[in-house]
Amino acid sequence: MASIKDVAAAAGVSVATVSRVLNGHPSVSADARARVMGAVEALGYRPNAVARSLRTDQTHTLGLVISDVLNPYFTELARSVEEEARALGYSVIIGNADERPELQDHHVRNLLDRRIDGLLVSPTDGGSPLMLDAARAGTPMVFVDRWIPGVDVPVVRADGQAAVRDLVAHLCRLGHRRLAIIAGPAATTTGSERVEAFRAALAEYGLPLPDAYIGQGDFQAESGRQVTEGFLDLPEPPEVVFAADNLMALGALDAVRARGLRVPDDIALAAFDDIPWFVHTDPPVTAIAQPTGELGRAAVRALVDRIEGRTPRSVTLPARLVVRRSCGEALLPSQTPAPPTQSPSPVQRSTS
Amino acid sequence: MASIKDVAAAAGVSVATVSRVLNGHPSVSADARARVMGAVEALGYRPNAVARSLRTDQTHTLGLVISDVLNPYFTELARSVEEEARALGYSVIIGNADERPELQDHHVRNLLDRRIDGLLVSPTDGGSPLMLDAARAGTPMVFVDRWIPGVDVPVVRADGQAAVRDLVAHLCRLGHRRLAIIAGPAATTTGSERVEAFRAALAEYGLPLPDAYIGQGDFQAESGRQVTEGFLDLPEPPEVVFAADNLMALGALDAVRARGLRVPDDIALAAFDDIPWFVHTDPPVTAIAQPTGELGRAAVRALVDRIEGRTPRSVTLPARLVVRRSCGEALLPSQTPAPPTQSPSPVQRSTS
DNA sequence: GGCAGCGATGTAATCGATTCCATGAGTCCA
DNA sequence: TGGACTCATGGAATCGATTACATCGCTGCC
Repeated sequence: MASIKDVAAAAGVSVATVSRVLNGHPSVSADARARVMGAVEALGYRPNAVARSLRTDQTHTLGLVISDVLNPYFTELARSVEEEARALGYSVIIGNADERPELQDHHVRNLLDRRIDGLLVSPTDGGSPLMLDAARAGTPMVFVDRWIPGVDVPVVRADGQAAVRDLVAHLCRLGHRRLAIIAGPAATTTGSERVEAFRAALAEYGLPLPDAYIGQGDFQAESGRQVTEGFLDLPEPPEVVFAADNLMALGALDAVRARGLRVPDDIALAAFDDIPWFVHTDPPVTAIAQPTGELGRAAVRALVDRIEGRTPRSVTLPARLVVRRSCGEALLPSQTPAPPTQSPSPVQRSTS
Repeated sequence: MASIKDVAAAAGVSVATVSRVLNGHPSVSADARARVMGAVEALGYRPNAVARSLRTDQTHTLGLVISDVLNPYFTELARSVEEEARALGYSVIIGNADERPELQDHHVRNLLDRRIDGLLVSPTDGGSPLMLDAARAGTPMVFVDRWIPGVDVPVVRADGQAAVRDLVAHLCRLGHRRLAIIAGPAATTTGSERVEAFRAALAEYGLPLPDAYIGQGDFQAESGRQVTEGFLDLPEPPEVVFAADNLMALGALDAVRARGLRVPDDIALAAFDDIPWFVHTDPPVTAIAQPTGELGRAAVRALVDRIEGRTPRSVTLPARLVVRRSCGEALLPSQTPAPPTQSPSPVQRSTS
């Protein structure tokens, strides 16, 4: 592959001049510029990004570590991240943690070794020392979707509290009283927050959330299946199962179907994270939709702000309830009931 | 960030010795080794992959350019690719082409600039000059899923011919006679091959494939919707729609539902590419399943063989029909009818 | 005892860029 | 005419590793 030296030789100038032409430095004669461009063209020269990065100490690359690529939510997030990054002149390297902390660390280490300019993470657990060290050492970092409390890193996420309250209102209106949840790992913020939001909303309606109705999942389909089977084996099974992500909802659907039961007649189902397939499942699934694309874009903007010396802002956007048929009689979205104590919260933006 | 010089200074040795310790070179004294390891630990030193790559001219990185991250098929492919690559000591950078040739070229150029060791591509079109040049220039390359004819690059893909024949047999047995297909872009091999396989299978059953029953899609959901609407507007609409990928099937489902029609009673539906959600759609969708994980792993092995100086082999694996309810009465998979002229083809492996 | 051979180590070149500094040519004005 | 200044350019240092080569001290054998 042709290097800058070959170009310099072909153009009859020094490598310094070639570099100046390539980087748009002003003081280069029109003649030299033309000869260099000609040589570049003739040789099909492309600058070696590795060498450039070594010298400038910048890679123009962002690392994105997500919890699970097979989850359409994260896939959509990754897509919007790449899109916004590209618009800002960065490329993105994705690491898939598969919800496994050691795999997450593997990718973080790999990305750090490659000297990426900044790191976007949706942490799989409550705090790998590696990540905390990196944050403390000054690696530009932004948490997206999930975060680790007590670390001074901007967070870009959706607030599902209002939407969960809307969901519970919807369920109550349909006459359901025994509501269960398939939770995510307690070590993740989304894992614990969604349970808390659910519990708080139930309390507003005077409903309990017994321990037996809190199933421990891991955000993967298989755990949704197992937890749901446990629910169905209970002497008094719940009337509704709320899955804290879309894959566990898929698992729940599997479990219900395997018993020959039907949704929503025998048991109702709702999920956190709306995805295109939920429109076409049997029945269409009522879900809480996050503004995924906007989340990804905001996270990139925050990270690039941090990298380029501006002050990054934490961003919280609201999620919203999308009512379909999986909890009972269909309601038009506009008929979504308002929660009893507060009106739906407006878009929230907070600065950290 | 600490560099090798800092480690050398802290350990009281030269950088050469540090490098030898780090690379497991045999002739280093136990004492020096211990002092270096101590310094590495104390400083939290990690070798700079950028500098290392510049010197050794290897990045231990594979580029993967896929057509669409939002398509679960490619997502699964990407996951298996990363997994196998990791097992072989490589990492993977994914570029998402979104079915747009210019975006594909952007990613190929970016990956080449980063001096990745090899490229795995599922081409969005029939031949970007950039990619052809790279192949000719000797960049290790392997095509996966889709390929470009006439280029000397190994291909790892699934052969759907037998499965398409099985599908047509299944449809005939159910009494369907007017079969239509939503094709992918003709510039892609999977786009044209699937139509040809379908046409050939229909011919075996003495059925025509009129032009009006060939809809031109682009592998995205929206095109599936539009093509299906066109089919439904026909004076004599087809009895079956076969979508050449899962996203166009989703769009077809949308179109059918929007008209208030039902699958399979009003119109039957089948798709190429099986995905977990097809089990839970209304109705469950009959699909042709590719051995996606195995495809990804085989592609990585071929590419790494090429990179490491061994001779890579092209691989073709069979796809298989998975019968569900979207075409009519449910059949058990074991009842899948055999095609009239040939028995189902065995696993095929060919060497290029 | 002397020399070959080997193990451990350091010096310095190298990869392909960017960029500081020096130099030389040309312009302008006193 | 000469000094100050600008502009275009090249030489060389630099980033952080790897590695060829040189060196030095030992051991062992003839």
